[in-house]
Amino acid sequence: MTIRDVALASGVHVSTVSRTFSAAHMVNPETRARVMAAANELGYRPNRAARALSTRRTGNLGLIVADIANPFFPPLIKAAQAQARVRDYHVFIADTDEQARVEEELVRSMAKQVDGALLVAPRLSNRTIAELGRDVPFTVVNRRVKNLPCVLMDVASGVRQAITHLADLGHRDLTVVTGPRASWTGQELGRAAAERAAELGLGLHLIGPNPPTEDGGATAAEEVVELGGTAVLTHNDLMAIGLIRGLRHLGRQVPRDMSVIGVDNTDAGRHSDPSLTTVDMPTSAAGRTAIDLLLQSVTLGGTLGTVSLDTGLVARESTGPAPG
Amino acid sequence: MTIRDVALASGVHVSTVSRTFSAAHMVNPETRARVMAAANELGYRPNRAARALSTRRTGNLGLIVADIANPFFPPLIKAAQAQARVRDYHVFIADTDEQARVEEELVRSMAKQVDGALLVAPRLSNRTIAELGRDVPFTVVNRRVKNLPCVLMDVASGVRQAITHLADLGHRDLTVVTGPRASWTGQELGRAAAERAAELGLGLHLIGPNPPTEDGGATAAEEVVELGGTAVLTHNDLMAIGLIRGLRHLGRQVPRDMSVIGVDNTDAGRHSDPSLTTVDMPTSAAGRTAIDLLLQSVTLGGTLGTVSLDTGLVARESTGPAPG
DNA sequence: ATGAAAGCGCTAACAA
DNA sequence: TTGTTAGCGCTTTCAT
Repeated sequence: MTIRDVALASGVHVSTVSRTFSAAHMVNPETRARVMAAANELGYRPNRAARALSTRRTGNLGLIVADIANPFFPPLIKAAQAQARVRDYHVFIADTDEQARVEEELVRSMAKQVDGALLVAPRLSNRTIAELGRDVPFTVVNRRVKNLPCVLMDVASGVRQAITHLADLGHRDLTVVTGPRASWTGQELGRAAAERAAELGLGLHLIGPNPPTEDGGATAAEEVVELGGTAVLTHNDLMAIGLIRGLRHLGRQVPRDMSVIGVDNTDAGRHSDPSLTTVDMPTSAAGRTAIDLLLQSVTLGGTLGTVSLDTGLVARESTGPAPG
Repeated sequence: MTIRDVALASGVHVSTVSRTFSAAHMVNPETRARVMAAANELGYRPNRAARALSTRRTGNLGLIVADIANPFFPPLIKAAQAQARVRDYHVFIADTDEQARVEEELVRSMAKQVDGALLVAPRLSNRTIAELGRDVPFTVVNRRVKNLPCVLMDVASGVRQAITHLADLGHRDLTVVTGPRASWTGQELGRAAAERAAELGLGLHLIGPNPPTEDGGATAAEEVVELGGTAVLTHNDLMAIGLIRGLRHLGRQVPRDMSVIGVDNTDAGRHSDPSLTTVDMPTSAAGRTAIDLLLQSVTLGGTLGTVSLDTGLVARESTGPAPG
């Protein structure tokens, strides 16, 4: 079924058919009706690839993410996809397996096929991102890149609340278990924690980088104990859960001997035992907003600056009064 | 950067450039080297949309799923995406929000843009799927559709183990909390449970359909208690977790007063309190296999029958001896 | 082994 | 408002 078939069936020229689908207002209502009737009859649908060839707009977006199976991302992906659908865009989703090289290759191989791409928590350097950004409009989530629209989850606000929460509970000596070095969120987290700890006159140690996995958290348990603090903030919930497990193996109970706070507010943290005190990230909002920003920059051609979304603290069972 | 630029730069005709990229063996090694050099120099990449127009093969696949944020799906999506990448395919991912209509519309709107699509746990009727399958090669995951390649997770094997496990613990009266009516897995689950219960001479009640969510499980708690059984099998982990919460509100402890088994073996179940006994689904393998099947049917044009993957039981804390 | 030319399905000036 | 025509970037006969 092509535009020609519809043209034939409705007794008009192909360009008229084309117009009824891409600029309906430019065609006589009666003709339009006839064309639509024929199109429906034949089950015609415009071929987006062909359209892309002449318009240079594909109607597709790319969404590149470090790890689809990391429970932090699915709500974001879902929201982004839904928002894109509202605007009649299709979205390619690709998983980089946390590898910068894969990420770059993915962007390159998608570049020609999309009108823009969302880079979620990228592992690439800002320099590379800026460079690739000359080929494809980007929007970046969870990283600040100059001259690119960014959606930031302001982890700092939540982290400050977390540190305050710990101080209120009497903790004076904290440990931060960081994630991958390339993670912007991770850096922000470390920075905000250090700053707030200093303000409150608390001691603070950093451990890392570590893989952002449950095992990564478990492995850090030993060092956490050695450092002697009474409370820990980890890069994400998964690591917090792993850490709690690791601590248990070393004979430490949470929150009795040690308080633990995660980041992400995932299901796993909500259901774990003890349930996890965690920094809540506005992932769905971020996905939606990022698509909006991306489409604005695609259609309007400009860069729309940075949107920062607040984070909060969800206090549950994994934090308690400092021991002793 | 188009094929013309490369042709110009390397002093050959466009068709020769085309051949070096799509049928390298048809071009003189020396010429090929010259062309490749020029292409690399210019950073040329074939435009897949243009290629699609003449070859009628897009190099894209669709992956349609009921709910990206349902923790059951991300590992499957990840595996599918990775496998597609290995074969140099890009993947559109779309979320139907559990709605059959959305699913159909999504398939239709993608049809022209993909070489094939994966329907994961579809909510559409077999008839509609078969009908749509005439436009696009499909592979279906978690549903058996005649004449279409299917990847089934044989939930029956795991469910039989689950029922046996409960019987071994002394339970004689079971309840099954089902999910959405359109779910193939759900029907299989009900069937297998009933069959195995009959074999073992156990009583069995069905409750449903219910939304496959935590709240769906919580809501079912009251009816579960009324029915008077001592063990429950739910459609998925999320519902099991919700059910346990609901039971707790009604003053029932798990597993002391009631044993609960979920399905999916998700993170949430692993970390919940009590940790969940659950039927483990081979989701990653299913994703990988489904892509393989799909690509075979795309490239070879045939239907490759059905692959069934075994499921197992993971016994944890939410099941225990029957009370009394 | 390479070049020439037609065409994939659609859009976008330009004419009428 | 509608028809005409020339491509978009690539592949694929058919010649050479």
